[in-house]
Amino acid sequence: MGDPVARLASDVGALAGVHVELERPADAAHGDYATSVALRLAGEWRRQPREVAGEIADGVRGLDGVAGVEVAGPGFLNVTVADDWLAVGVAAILDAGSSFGGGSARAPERVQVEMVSANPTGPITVAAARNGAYGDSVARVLAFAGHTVEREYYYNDAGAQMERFRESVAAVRRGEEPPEDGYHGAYLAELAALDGDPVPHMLARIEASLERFRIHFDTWERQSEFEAEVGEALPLLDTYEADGATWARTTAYGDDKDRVLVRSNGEPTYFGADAAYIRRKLAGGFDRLVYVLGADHHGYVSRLQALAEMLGRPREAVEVLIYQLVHLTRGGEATKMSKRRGDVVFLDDFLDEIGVDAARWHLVSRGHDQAIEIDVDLAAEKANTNPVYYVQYAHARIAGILRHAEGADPGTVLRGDLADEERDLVKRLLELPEVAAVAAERRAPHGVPTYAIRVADDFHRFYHHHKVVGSEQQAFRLALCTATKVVIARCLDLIGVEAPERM
RNA sequence: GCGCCCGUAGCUCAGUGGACAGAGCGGCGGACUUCUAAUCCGCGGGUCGGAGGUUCGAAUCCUCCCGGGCGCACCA
Repeated sequence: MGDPVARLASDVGALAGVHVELERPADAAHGDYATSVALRLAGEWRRQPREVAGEIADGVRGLDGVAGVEVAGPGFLNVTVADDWLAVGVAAILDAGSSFGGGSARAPERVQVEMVSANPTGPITVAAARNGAYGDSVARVLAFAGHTVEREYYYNDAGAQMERFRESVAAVRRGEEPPEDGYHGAYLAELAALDGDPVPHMLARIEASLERFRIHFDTWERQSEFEAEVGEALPLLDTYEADGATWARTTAYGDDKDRVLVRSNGEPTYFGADAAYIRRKLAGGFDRLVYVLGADHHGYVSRLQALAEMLGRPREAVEVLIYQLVHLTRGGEATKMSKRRGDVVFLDDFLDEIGVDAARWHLVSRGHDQAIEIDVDLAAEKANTNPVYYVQYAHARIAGILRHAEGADPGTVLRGDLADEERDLVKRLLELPEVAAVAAERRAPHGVPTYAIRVADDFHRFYHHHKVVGSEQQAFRLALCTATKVVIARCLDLIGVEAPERM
């Protein structure tokens, strides 16, 4: 088993007879790991918590690698592990290498993550970039947990908005101003200079921006293709005719009103295309369809899940991840964004300003339920104090140490006691499996950068206090550095940030 | 009116039942004959929006209230 902490927890759990989770106490006086299992068990067993804790403690004392056990406070069980146990933990990280902390999924699924999916009427904006930064990190975290993940971009290539877009480009080509309700902005002139339908050109540009942002899509799907399949999907759904239109009875599946699939003029609605789209995705063998949508789309959740149910799947087969919106300010003043007016901040400009690493870190390091505010004027300035550099610097420092060691062998046999800074760092590294598992289960990748800061913090402190190359503990410290490098590189990869060898 | 999300340090935010609530930034003061000072150490700073409730224990769960964001189309 590649997770020493999980193994210890399960050993303690076997003694207690229930599932046990170990946490790391904030106060060093409370040992290396602690559990409140006795407090929870006391009521069930109808006995005093401390008595229950004492009984479990007797068993824990005999476990391999446990150096001490204490019953504290109302009935906490505080466990101190031996230095050797920690050394074995470092060995476990080195053995697992880049797979350390992965594979937490109990039942691996085939998952499709559909994200960004902005209509190709203009370049990718910073607002859409949050969708991508979040969605791509969710995809990475799911893949690391053991799921098979595909990323898809679904775009509208027909309909009123797209016609307005095409007309705007056509107007510029004729040397006229785009229509009042059309699209404006410098990028229109660039598209007008190219031949043919501007939509494929716009898409190519969008793809290039997203690749630069380190998001790669496996598939690109067009809405018009599914509009043609609505007729095939209708018989599979719960529908009825009213006012000349075809409706889906979504209220029978948890929605607050029924939805039109085919308009009275015979044209399918956007929702109608969605139905055909979901049908094909589910038929294509996906166990789970993840949609990454902004908070302004939260009303869609129940209707999309209603479609899943009509198609004979559990509603959880369609999982909609809602993230709160990005608010842009300029010198403290809110700026309303509208692609049509051309009053937006494009991802490429943002990346020119602060770089891909700082941008990804900034957009994914807050909880997705939290609205983000970005002051465009301060963004570049703030980029210098972005914690991403703190974490990357730790990685580069380790690379420097390893270069300096010139290939000396690492080892996990100890020559003396571990220092506090070494113990703290090892325990921190051993948290990765839990951090990665939680990020995947909750679809909450922001826990990863938070954890990465802690790792860098513990490493920088260790570095400051202890010499690696030439020390008594050189072999172990080289192993510890290598393990730390593996963990930091993994964290950064999970959020699409590079791990530099030098800075 | 109905629905979803959010109110934690001066600012930006972690913390989805456990031991005195944390980090980064900003402020003040220290540390480079050294494997990278993009670092480290110290100081200051909080009625966890408010009121009830559940619990041995609540920032965390429930109810109500206040404040903010978003949404309620035969638009996409």
